[in-house]
Amino acid sequence: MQAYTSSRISLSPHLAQPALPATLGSGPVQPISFFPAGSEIYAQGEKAGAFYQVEFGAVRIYRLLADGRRQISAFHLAGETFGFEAGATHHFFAEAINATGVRVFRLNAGADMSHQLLPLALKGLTRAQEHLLVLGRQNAIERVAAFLVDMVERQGLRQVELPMSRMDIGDYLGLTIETVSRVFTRLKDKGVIRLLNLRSVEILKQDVLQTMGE
Amino acid sequence: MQAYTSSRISLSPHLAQPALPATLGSGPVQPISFFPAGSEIYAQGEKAGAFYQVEFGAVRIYRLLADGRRQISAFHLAGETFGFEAGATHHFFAEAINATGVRVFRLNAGADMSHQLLPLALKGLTRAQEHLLVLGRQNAIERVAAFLVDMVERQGLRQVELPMSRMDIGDYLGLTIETVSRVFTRLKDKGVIRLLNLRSVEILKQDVLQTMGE
DNA sequence: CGGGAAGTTGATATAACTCAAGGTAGGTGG
DNA sequence: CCACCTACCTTGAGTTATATCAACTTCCCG
Repeated sequence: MQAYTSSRISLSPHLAQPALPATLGSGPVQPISFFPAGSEIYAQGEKAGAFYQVEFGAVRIYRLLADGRRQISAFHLAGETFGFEAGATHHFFAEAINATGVRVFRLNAGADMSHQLLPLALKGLTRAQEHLLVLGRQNAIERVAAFLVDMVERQGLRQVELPMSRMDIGDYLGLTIETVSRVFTRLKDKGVIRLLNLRSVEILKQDVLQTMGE
Repeated sequence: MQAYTSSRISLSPHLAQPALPATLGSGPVQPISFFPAGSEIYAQGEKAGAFYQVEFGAVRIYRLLADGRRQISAFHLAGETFGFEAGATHHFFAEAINATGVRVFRLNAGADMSHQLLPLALKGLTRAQEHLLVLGRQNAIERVAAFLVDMVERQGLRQVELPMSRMDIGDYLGLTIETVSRVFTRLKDKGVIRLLNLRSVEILKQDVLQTMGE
């Protein structure tokens, strides 16, 4: 994990997400570690023992099969936390999708942070289980719809920024990039979304999307 | 949640799984609630506020889509715990697969159980994320192999008891019952497994299964 | 022993994948 | 500042794994 650590990088002024609960922010303020696009934050098998809060940018959490197939289990945007795991080692990889700043909170052996971490773990658990429904039982258009609705809800705007590539979206939804691309085109032709550019989608009919995604 | 509560039902003598950490077993012993096959333990939307330990039998946790499609996110066997959730209401259904006994631990507002619950939540999170890889990126035979390997590891025996139907297995793996059935046949023909009866599988080549399942 | 649910097997349909070619856009260096 | 270059994305044609529909079989359980 090679990070460019700096406590002097200025905070992104357009942090959309709420800050951590006050209890986590107390004490000395954590410095921000900077990760360039595509760089690794931690790897499967590495020693765990910290958790992370995204200050700006975006992070993907994933696993690999022996032959290179990849499943992204989660994306984390500004304001969100990740990295706490069962046991002493990481079961997943975490990578910066693009230039990303992260606050690292080390779990020192003494302090008991379970009270703060439990709600975060439970929220992650619910998220993962809801994602299971999408991957197990929904078709391509429903998967993309569910993904877009999720992004709208997390960003709180009708114009959604997608920090990740089509490949990332495919690996998150269990689809190929071609299928993701075709579904975007179909949604565009139906007038449900508008593609401002490759990484920016305007949601025109959120109700339709919502219905598709469940 | 209509349970036949009884503190007098004798514990199943063949509990394969380890008991809860001592800290959870301290204090007055919880009575066992009995649920007949197919009965509901809790429903989506119900008030949460307890967690559950399986004493005997098996439980399925699932969600439904509007049109009835079902995704089982987890099975819980004797010794395992479930039911803790983010927020005040359940996001999932829990049902007894067959005659099942459960200890219910109510979370009284005063006591802070986060220390005990965090490891359980994290384990569940890891499990769910690993299941995401199976549903997102593995084919039918790999999914069934992963499922069987998981059952072998949880039961600790080469002869695996499957308390659930083919339908349950399908809804857990994101497959139809026909596909599950065909894969069982293929594995049988390859000499990887032997079907003692519908609910009992002998694992003949665990290494082969293991390799398939990842 | 009979009946019904659960499971298996077969034939066909289809959604998504694969392979391939072309297009677009963003970034770099001349 | 423009043109090129390369990544990324889109679109098309053909293939394939799994779903669907249907018939048959087996296993329990009463």
